[in-house]
Amino acid sequence: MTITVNDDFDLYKIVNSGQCFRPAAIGENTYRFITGENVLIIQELPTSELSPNELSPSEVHANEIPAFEPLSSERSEKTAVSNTCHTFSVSCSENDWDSIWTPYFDLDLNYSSIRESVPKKDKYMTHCAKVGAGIRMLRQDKWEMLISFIISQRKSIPAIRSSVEKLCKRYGHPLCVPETSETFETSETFETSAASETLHSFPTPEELSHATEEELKECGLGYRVPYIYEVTKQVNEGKIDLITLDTLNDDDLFTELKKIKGVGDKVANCVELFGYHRLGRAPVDTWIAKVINEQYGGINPFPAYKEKAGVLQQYVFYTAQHARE
DNA sequence: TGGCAGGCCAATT
DNA sequence: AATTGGCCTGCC
Repeated sequence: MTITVNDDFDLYKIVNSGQCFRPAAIGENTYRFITGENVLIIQELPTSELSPNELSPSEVHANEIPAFEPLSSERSEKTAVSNTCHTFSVSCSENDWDSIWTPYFDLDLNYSSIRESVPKKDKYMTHCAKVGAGIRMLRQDKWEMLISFIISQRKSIPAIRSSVEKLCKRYGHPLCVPETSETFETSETFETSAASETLHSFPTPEELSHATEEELKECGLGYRVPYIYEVTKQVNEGKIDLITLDTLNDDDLFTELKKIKGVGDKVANCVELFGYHRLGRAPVDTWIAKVINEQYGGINPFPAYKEKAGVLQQYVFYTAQHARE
C-alpha cells in the first residue's frame, strides 16, 4: 500500500545516522527495517510536484556551505528533498503501519519544527539541522540497543553491523520477509546482499543465554564478551528489568544503566536516546567531541537545547560523518 | 601494514 | 577528581 508523510523523513539519512545497525538499503530508494518480529520494506516514490514555496533539492544544498555528498551512488539525486511531502510504497497493512511503524518512525512528532527552532545565531547547529533534515529518532528495542551499544565501543560502524548480524544469525529466529518481487523493483546491485538469505530476529535475552562465552568470541566481540554474557544473565534472572526502568526519569535511568558492566557515559546515553526515546540525551562520542572542540570552543552546546538535544545531536553526528572538507 | 575505531575498567596519582 | 594503560577485533 501507499502512504504519505508530511514531515522530514529521509530513509537514507536514518539508515546512515548511526542510531541503528540492522536497517539497510536493499534497492533503489528501497530500505528494509526490522522491529521485533516485524519486517518492513519501504520504497520512496518519486515526488509528483513541489509546492511553489518549497526549496528545490539544488537550492537546499547550494550556498557556500561545505558540500554535502551522499556516501555512494545508492542514492539518487531525486530523493534529496527532506522537507516536503513524501510518498512511499510499504509492504505492511494499514493497521500495521499505524500501530507498529508510525510509532517506530516517531511520525507523530514534528521534526521540521524542531529543526526550525534552532536559533540562527547558532550557525553551526543551523547548518547541521539543514544537512541532517530527514533524520528521525527511531523507537527501537531497549534490549537490542543495550547489547548493540555495548558492542559498539572501540568499533567502527561496519564492524558493529557485522557482529550484530552474527548474533542474529546464530541466536535469533527466522523472520517472515514480505514478498518484494511484485510491488518493488529490486536492482541487481542489491539483490545478492539481502534478498537471498533468510532474515533473523535480534536474539531475545532467553535466546542469547544459550550462547557460551566461547561462542560469543566467535562473533567478534573480543573483550566485550564478559559484558554481554553478564548482562544477559542478569536480564534473564530478572535482576535487570529493562521495561520497568522506563518509569525512571532520565538521570535515574542513567545511573541504573551505568551500573551494568561495560556501560559507561556514552553507551548509557545511547541506550537512553535510542532505546528509551529520551530525546534530551546527547551522547558525546569522538565525533561529537571533535565538534565541541572545533566549533564550540570546548563547551558542549547540547544541554542548553534540553529535550531537543538528542535530535540535534543526530543532525550534528550525521553532518560530521558525511562532511567532505 | 599498522593505526585506529561512536569506550570502559582498573590502577594510579 | 583526574589521568593513563590495556584491551579484542576488524576495517581502511
